[in-house]
Amino acid sequence: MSKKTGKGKGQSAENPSGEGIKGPSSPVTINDVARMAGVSKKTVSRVINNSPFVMDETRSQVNAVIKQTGYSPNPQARGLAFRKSFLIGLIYDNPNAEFIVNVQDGALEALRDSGYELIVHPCDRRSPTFAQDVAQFVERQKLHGAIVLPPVSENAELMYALRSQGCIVIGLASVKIEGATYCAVSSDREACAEAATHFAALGHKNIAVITGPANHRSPSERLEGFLDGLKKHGITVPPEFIVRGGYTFESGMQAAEMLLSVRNRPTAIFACNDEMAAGVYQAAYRIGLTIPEKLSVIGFDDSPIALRLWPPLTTIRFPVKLMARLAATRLIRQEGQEKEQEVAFVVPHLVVRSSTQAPPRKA
Amino acid sequence: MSKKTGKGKGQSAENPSGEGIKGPSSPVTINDVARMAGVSKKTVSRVINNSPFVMDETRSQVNAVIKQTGYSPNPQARGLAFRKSFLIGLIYDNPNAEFIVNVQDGALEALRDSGYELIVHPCDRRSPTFAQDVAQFVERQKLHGAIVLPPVSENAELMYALRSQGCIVIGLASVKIEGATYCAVSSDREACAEAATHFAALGHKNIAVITGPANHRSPSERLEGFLDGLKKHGITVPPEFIVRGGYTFESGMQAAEMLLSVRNRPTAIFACNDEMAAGVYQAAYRIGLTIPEKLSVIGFDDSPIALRLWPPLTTIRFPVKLMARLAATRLIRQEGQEKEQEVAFVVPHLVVRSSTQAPPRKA
DNA sequence: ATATGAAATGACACCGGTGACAATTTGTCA
DNA sequence: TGACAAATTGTCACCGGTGTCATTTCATAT
Repeated sequence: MSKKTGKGKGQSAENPSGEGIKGPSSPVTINDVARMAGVSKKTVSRVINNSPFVMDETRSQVNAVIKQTGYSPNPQARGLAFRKSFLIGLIYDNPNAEFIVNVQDGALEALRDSGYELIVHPCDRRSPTFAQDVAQFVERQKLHGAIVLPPVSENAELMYALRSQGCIVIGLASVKIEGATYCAVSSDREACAEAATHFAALGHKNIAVITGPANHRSPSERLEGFLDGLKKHGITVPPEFIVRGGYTFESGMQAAEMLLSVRNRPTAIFACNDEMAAGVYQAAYRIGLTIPEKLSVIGFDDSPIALRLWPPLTTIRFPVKLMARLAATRLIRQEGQEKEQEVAFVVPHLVVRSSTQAPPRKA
Repeated sequence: MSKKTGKGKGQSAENPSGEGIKGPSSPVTINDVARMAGVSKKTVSRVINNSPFVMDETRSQVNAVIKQTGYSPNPQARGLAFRKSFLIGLIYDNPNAEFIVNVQDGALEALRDSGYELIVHPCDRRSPTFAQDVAQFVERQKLHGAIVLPPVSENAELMYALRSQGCIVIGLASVKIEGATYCAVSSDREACAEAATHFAALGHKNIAVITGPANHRSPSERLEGFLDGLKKHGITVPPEFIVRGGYTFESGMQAAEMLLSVRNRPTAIFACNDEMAAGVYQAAYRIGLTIPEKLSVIGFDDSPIALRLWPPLTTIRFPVKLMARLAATRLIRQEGQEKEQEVAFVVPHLVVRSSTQAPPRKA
């Protein structure tokens, strides 16, 4: 296995389709560039790293050669010397697919041409070796930084552990995250208050909420924000109108069935995510309640499903991509990383569509 | 910037949360292991790489030290010496989020503990520099392998280009992919024939199809498979009952509106993906046609939306995760990669739920 | 013209592994 | 028992960059 690695030098190049896509067949190294520019490789290195101790003339000369040859430094060699990699980890547990892909896209948008790449690492919070797995991953890869998605990001111990390995740790969440170097937080509270105001303005008084799983932080944020918002309009929600869901379609449906089966049922429901709002639609449909005539619904996330429902769901647009972009941008910022913890706030907004209107008059 | 890197040696270690998560503070190197085991580092290297030229006794001794110290070789150094990385690229364009995340999960499942990691690379086929971008990415990172998702995988030229860089190229698709080292293909044809049989068995004669975008291969595979299947039951589909969609909800809705507005409308519709099937539901709902009483629908993908629709959608389960697992497994297989192109077939199956039943009697 | 300090560059070891090949140990056969 | 091949192990250069520190260059002060 380690014997027959006789690759030889031959390009062999069986490329039936021809030379269409440029592939600098022999990777240019720093030595090549140095030779061609007539300087030492250390100077080339300086140019690459924007060292200020290079004469402008020298710099532009080297840059010319770099451009001409299409040279690009080997990340592995660079990483080895720097004792860190140019990789950014994306660590998540199970959140929904849309969320993950949006984060990936947003982050990579910001990373484009920075030389950094994104390496994904799903994990299982319930595994007994969970924290070790993640920590080992980060250590082995010598990650430059890690973007940690909720609810994993709520594990402060883990965040500290990662950070102690020299990794810049960024948490995405709806509250400030303990242990992170930086976090992009979405002000869910405010947005939910906005939803509350919307209901109040339409004239709803009988309002219910379906919250999310207890082991996430976001549901309580959203619930409290919503309740606070309602309170400002003099509306209170009775305890039996606050029911816990699991952020899944089914749980939303069950919760709604429960809520809608009482005599004096709510005329409006705020579901803490769109999945559950879809469940509410389902339950309403079965019971024969039309939306929005008999029941108004607001969701949270503005996931694709919001537009797939009928009528289109009024929901809160969660700025995933923006947060990811912020996170990634912060990661490749060269400033000192040891200051106070930094926090960036972004505020989600209500997107009014057709699932909300004034309550029925029948009262 | 390159001057003030005075990191010193200090562990500094501000870890308020304590020593909870093991973090081998000083990374063990191959030299440490060699010293502790009383052998040369080359021998340790041999053990790591499963070289057969190591005495069993020596091997177990080294392994003991490795286990004891928790040593794990530095991928960067290893990669540098091997002139390749231990990274596997995931290259995709048109993000259907579910699809991507499933591939990631499936691939990483197979990669677990292999030392390989997954690095994601979305790209834009319409960009003029598309092929170059991808090729450069692969070259720079010296990828061990790349998993290319459709429809990017249908670009043979690109596939050849990547392969010529020494990267194992794996395509996922519904047809054999030209240029790939290996491909995992889903036999969509067969599955669609199964769907056809299902409609036929229920007694439908008046059947329509909504296909997908012209620049993908899968729609034609699915269409042909379905049509062939119908033909075996003596059913043919008139040209005006075959309409092209764009694999999106809206396109499915529009297509269905068109199909359902004619006098002698179809009693059954096969949509080439679930998104469009959801669009069909929408259109039917607006027109007042109930599913499945007045209209039967079959989708393709078994995406989460299939269960979110009411009634639950009969659809074809596309074995994404399995294909990804196959792909990743093949990637870390150590065998010679230069044989004939290898192809693995997996066949999707029909999942019958509640969106299909016999056509209305009214005829 | 000479000393002097800052600016720019280069020489060389080193990051943590692997390849090529030499050296050593072991086993076998004459 | 010596010779020779096979099995095992070690030495050293090298992968492609960066850090440290020495060296060269250059402008300015004396």
